[in-house]
Amino acid sequence: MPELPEVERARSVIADHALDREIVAVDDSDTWVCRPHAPGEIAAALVGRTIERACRRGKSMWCELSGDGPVLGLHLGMSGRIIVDEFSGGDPQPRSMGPADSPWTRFSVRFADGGELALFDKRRLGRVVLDPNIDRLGPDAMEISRDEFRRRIGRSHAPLKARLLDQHAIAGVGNLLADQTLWLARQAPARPASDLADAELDELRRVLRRATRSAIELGGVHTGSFITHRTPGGVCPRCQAPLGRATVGGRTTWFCTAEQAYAP
DNA sequence: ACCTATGTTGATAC
DNA sequence: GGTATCAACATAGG
Repeated sequence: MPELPEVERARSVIADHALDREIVAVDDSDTWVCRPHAPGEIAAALVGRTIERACRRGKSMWCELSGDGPVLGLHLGMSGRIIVDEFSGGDPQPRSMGPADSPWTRFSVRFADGGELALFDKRRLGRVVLDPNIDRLGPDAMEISRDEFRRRIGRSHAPLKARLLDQHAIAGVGNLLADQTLWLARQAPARPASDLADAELDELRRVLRRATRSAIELGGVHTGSFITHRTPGGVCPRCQAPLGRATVGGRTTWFCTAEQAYAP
């Protein structure tokens, strides 16, 4: 669910609404979402401080806090969303209950003014952790340079889509954004990444940035022009050829059988 | 009822 | 080392 665009919107919700508010209480009692921390550990690091900055790389977020101490890492997993007071960002599912009284609130921070920041996450695949290790992530998909894109994507024999999904290679691309991007670029998902010429890699990067920016503006990866056609019986919105479905990089993959054909 | 599917990540095995 | 597979979680739908 949340890919780079949704996470960016969640980050901006924090940056726009949660900064410089004193933290007076923290519920970190979900030991699965907050692993490996014991209950109270995250609370002890946060109470009395304020969030000074909200940052993001790929699908990982972190909040820099006032004073000396750890940063607060947040990851939305597959179904998480961030709620600050009445504002929210992340997974696009509607919220039926307020964060405090919902059984799906997995972590929450109470501010001195009575407001609240919460992680709402039905599947509990999100994470809250102090000092998250983001060094293993590749460059952010919106920040990666042309040369680095050529190197990190184009030097693997793995299927092109698997390479785009590898967060160590490039951070932020999920299953839907990958399908949207490969369709826009008319590239076959299963084609070995190393088969692409530099000019094709450059074009792929350009298309990826455009698709990502569009998804941020429109509200999420589900707004991609190709995504609504990813369904049995769907046809390519450009050429009307039937869509194909396959598993690439372990993920369900849809593609135009005419424009994204690939025969090994 | 039971089985499958799901937008992520990580640990593990080859 | 790179790549593929499965498990972790919980819900929705056929």
